[in-house]
Amino acid sequence: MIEQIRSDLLHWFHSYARDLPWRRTRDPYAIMVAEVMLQQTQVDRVIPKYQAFLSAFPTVAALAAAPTAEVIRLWAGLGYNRRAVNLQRAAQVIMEQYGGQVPSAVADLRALPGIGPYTAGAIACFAFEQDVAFLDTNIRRVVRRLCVGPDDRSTPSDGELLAHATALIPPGQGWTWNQAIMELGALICTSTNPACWRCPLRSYCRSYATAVADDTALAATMMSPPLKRVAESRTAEPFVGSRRWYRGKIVAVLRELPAGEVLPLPILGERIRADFTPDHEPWLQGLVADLARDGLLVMTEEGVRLPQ
DNA sequence: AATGCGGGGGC
DNA sequence: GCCCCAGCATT
Repeated sequence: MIEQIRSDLLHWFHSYARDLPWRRTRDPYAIMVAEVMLQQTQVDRVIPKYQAFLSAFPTVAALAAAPTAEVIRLWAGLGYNRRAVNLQRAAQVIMEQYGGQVPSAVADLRALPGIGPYTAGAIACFAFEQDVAFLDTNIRRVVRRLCVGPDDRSTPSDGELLAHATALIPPGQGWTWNQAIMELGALICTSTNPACWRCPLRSYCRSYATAVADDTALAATMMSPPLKRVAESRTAEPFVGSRRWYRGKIVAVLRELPAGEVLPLPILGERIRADFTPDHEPWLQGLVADLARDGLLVMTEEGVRLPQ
């Protein structure tokens, strides 16, 4: 059974895999850059940024030595700007502690800033071809549906899912297997409206079997979407005007400045909101202080700028 | 366990 | 308008 699952998914992958730039390299640095960019950011949006970033900072040494302002500029459009700062800090740690060579041990990778359990496993597997299991949103969903059951009937722990994911890996083929299972989650076993009708694993899938047995609206969507929306109506926080939104605006404004230029706080205030008044200055101070704590800007006597 | 953190695209 | 996305760090 497990041999069939492995064989069928690997065959499917060889036929349908997308040609993604980070699948063409084993350069650990390039893989690390890709995996950090891909944290909570879609493949299509990462691809052009990935190329540009590697052109600007081709090696660990180049990234470690670059002005942080440049790194933050190259991160534009990816979101979660702290990732850019942490990635550069990771490069600096790699220079200092590992002679510029990205470490291959999961535990060493995990200790780098901005590298969590997913990214550490992904680098170990995709750069160093280790047979290690890890969970991203795709693998988590595929393994849950395949090995546990429908989305809305149980909530397995990551530990349980990781055990399944580990058992599935064909020995010696961790790289291809993990790429394949992620690809299945991205292209077929999607969060909503999975395309079970063209899934290579449907005959092994517990979730699919349950859906067939229950005769749920299989013809339409092949699987019902998760039901958890009902529980909470979510934060309902409108993004525009939120704290996150203004943080993004501030970094965007500073990115456009010539290198080294400092922006006085009142000017910054006017540029991020048209209705800015002196009454808003404490609010702006708070945002700026938090961004400084995150390493995304520097406060000086005259105002703020990107870190150099 | 819960929050904060960007921003674009899909429906 | 809400959900989703190759998560991580902090509390």
